[in-house]
Amino acid sequence: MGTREDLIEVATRLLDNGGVPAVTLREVGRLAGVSHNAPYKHFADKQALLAAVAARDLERHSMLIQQAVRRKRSAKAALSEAMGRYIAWALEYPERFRLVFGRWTTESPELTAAAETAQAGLVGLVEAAQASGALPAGDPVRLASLVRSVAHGAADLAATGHLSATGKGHAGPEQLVDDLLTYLETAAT
Amino acid sequence: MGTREDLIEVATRLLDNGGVPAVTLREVGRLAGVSHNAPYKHFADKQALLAAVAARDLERHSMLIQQAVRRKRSAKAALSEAMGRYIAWALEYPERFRLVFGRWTTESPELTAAAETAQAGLVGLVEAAQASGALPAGDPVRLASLVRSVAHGAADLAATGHLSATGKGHAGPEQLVDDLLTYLETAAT
DNA sequence: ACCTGAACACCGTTCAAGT
DNA sequence: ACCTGAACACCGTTCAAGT
Repeated sequence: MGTREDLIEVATRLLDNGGVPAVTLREVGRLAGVSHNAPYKHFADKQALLAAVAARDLERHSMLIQQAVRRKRSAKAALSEAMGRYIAWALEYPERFRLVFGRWTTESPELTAAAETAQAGLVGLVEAAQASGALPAGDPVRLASLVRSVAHGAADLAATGHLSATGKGHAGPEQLVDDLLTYLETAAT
Repeated sequence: MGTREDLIEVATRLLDNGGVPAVTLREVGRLAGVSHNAPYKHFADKQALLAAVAARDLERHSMLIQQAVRRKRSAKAALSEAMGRYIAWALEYPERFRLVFGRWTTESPELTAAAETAQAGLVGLVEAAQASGALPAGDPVRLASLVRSVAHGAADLAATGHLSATGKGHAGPEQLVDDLLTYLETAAT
């Protein structure tokens, strides 16, 4: 129905194959059944369309993570599950992941808002885990940044093939996050 | 002298401002004082030129890290210094960093080789730190992946402005790495 | 071996015009 | 309000030709 939604959907599909260079406004218009510059009636420029794609994907995955977290009983399991979903996102849709956490020259309010909401949710999980004794005391924001950095770094390195070099020491991103959580739990006691 | 070296140098300069989209072969040729398609005599295509830029930067920073590490006395200080340089690289030249650790469709042997050398050096630092009691026992490759994931994730998030820059809980990438090393040290005893 | 100029197919963006 | 077609300046890549 909405041409605007169609454009975002088509752009996301093109992004998944081929990456950002494959998202040409002409191809987006063509696949959406409009002229090659109809997108300019809905988005200021290509960057704005990509920002809409990124914001939409970030919101969607934040919701998926929140839903999965609610099903968990322990705070530690919830935190592990949240990071696991974060990593799965990066591995399944690496181009979207790289886009969302890429370098934005033009600021997108909806993208910033979605990122802040996701960050706040993670801090809440960390606070709950601290209260249950699964994480050491200390500034929860700082601890949340540490946990997310491991998840983000491991996911990014894995998605770009810079982590999974073969050999006996090979550990997947989820394992590395769980390693961290285990070390933190021993440090908490 | 060498046109090939000039092309790499010019491309790096263009990359630092404007990112990958600003690296056009026509502008590279123009700034290097050759025709707009002379680069094709030295590189198969644009991707190959970018791979040469990335490999060169990775080798250079690996050397810088190794030099800095040799000046340190304790294994823990060396490891912290290495990760600090890694982070400084990401923050000072974010476009090069994103390029080096980006998604490569075409494989570049020299880039792969440089990455493996850097990884091996990090594992060596981790083993030394384990021997000195600063890090817990266990597979050094896996532990190195954990340390590098924090450094990589924190650096990438900071370079892209996604690491909660404001607020009391604000912690820089270096702090997060040191937080991890401290937790690991307590877990080692 | 290295470089040039013309050419082709493409792309982002703008503009005047249409309903 | 939304869309179209033509147009402009650009870009990656190829090719025939030059030294």
